[in-house]
Amino acid sequence: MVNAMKATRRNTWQREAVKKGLADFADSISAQGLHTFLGQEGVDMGLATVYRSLSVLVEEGLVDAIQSPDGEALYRLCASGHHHHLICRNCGFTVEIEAPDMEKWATAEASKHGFTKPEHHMEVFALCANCTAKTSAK
Amino acid sequence: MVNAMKATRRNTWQREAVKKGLADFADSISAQGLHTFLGQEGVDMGLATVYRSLSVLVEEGLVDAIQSPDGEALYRLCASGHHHHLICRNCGFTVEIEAPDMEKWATAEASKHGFTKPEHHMEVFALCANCTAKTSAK
DNA sequence: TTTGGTGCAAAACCTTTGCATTAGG
DNA sequence: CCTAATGCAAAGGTTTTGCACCAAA
Repeated sequence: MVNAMKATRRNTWQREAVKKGLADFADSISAQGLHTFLGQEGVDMGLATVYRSLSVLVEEGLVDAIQSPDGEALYRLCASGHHHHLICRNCGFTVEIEAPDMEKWATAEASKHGFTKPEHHMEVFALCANCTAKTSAK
Repeated sequence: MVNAMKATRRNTWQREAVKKGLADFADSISAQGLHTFLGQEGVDMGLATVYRSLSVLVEEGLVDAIQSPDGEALYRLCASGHHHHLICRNCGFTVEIEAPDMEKWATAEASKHGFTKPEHHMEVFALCANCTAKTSAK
């Protein structure tokens, strides 16, 4: 038996704070961003702990992590329905969009290649109307 | 007139080496990995130049960049058409998959919200057949 | 009491940048 | 010539880690 006894996970207010922070933010946010956000809400905890809590939450399947194009990890509670984001690559303005067939498609593609437990992370980066106007006037 | 004359792009053996390296490797590889790989093939060039060359190639649309789950950027020659990746989250085994409607969908969704120049980054992470077997036997 | 968790700061990592030098056109 | 591109090393930004102390069970 390789399985040594699994260490018991303790509940700390810090980990709760991270969960609550994510819930309050209700959108993808970076670890550092979340740390700052919590600070503004009066929750004072170490940055390392935010990282560690997020790892735990991801491991437990309560939080979803994606990589932004510039290499930061973004986290968000992966509870409510799976939606995707349309993000302005210039000003950051974000809109939620739906991809009804994506789920089915990902699952189909995955099993076609013998993969199981598919999970898709997708973001559409574009220029919002505002920034399109500004930018085209280059 | 903001538009100064566009600087001419010069051809250097370094940039060619990067292209050839990617072709030889024929799979996603990180910038650092590519630098090492080139070194082993006797091509000696600066790491910074590898990064710079990759940026240029991505900008020119010859190379595709994706973000690995652990925060590195992975590059590969983007042969023809826009494809996506199905990546085993355990062993890293990757398969190319196609999403014929994705392009249309992203564009439609974007313009529906007034966004322009959409670019979608999407990855499907799952467990390959091999790792599914191993993991389920936990 | 036991031993996960935390905070802090240092370290590890990938990537970008400043600057003098080289070399493409 | 002119100046883009390179190489090197230093700097930047995110994430991880070592260690002493604290607190959940």
